[in-house]
Amino acid sequence: MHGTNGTGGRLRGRNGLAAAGPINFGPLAYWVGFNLRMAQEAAFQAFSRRSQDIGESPGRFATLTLIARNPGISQTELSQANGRDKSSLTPVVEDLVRRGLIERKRMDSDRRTYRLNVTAAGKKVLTTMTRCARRHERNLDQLIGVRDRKRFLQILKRIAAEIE
Amino acid sequence: MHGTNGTGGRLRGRNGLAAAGPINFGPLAYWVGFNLRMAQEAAFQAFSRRSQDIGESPGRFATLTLIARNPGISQTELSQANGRDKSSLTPVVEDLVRRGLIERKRMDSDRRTYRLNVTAAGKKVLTTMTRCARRHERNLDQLIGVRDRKRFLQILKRIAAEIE
DNA sequence: AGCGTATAGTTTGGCATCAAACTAAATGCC
DNA sequence: GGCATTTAGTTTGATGCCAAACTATACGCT
Repeated sequence: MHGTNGTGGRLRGRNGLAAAGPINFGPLAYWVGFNLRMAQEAAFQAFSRRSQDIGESPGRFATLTLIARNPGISQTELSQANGRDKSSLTPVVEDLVRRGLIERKRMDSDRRTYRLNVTAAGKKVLTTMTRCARRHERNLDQLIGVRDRKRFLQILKRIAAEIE
Repeated sequence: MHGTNGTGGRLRGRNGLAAAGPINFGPLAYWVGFNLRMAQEAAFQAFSRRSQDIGESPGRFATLTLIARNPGISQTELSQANGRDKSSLTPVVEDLVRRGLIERKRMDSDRRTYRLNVTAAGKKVLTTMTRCARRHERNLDQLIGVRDRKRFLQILKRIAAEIE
């Protein structure tokens, strides 16, 4: 029963005040979904702070990397690779084009789709962003430990790919 | 170099079309932050679908559990335990009160803070929700494997708690 | 008691996201 | 060629979240 205390789960002073003591997480403590969310958001917050230092939005990072690694990628392919809806991508692409970090050309063979490419300026920004991300990753690595890192990543990928 | 092909990272047909082939994730493939996000969102989506079946919002779940396990908890304590800003909690609490799942009373000793408690109706809903969450967890467990589950959870908790 | 500071919760404004409706172009079928 | 269907991207509307400003209460210091 996770060590209850006869008051329904929480220490109380004699006037019925909830004690400031530790929270009882109940089943949340050992459920993966909850802890996955907490870890992801903590990591994201940490990365956000770092991103601010270089004046970039964390969301731009994966997007720019994927375009750089897959020259000529379309917006739909990109949104899928990035795990976001294609409609979310519209303003992001607009912003990146406006700032001259990527270029977008209509395809000749199919005039509905665009092909995205990183410009020279974009590559420069990406280098800075990558350095920043590497620092973040080193930080995470320390928490995980080299020993478990590979297995940990494998499990994450498995969840992302295979959950019903 | 992750097996590039001399065209900047991506296979192309003879007319410069980006091939429909697999995406090159570059460094994202082995970075924890990216995979953590992808896994979390996949898991959340899966849980969302399940939640719909029982007609509940996934966000209500942790909230209700925490109130049930910590009777008399304040909104600020709750928002911290749940990893959300206290302002996000206002509409959630309103909704839960409106639907009669929790009750909220001003504290006598400090008339700024509320004390939250789950009602009988709320406990009933929570039971249903918990069953639903358990099915979700069983699913995740299968992907992770009993062998690694404990270690995996530990790492998630460590990231949530200790990332600068 | 009185005043400045801290705290609990709400309000407001902005952002990222998704889903569904929409537009334009391509494809398939007759 | 013509019409229905599919596909790429955009627009629109709703949601959930955060951060900052705000209100009301409490606390601490003198």
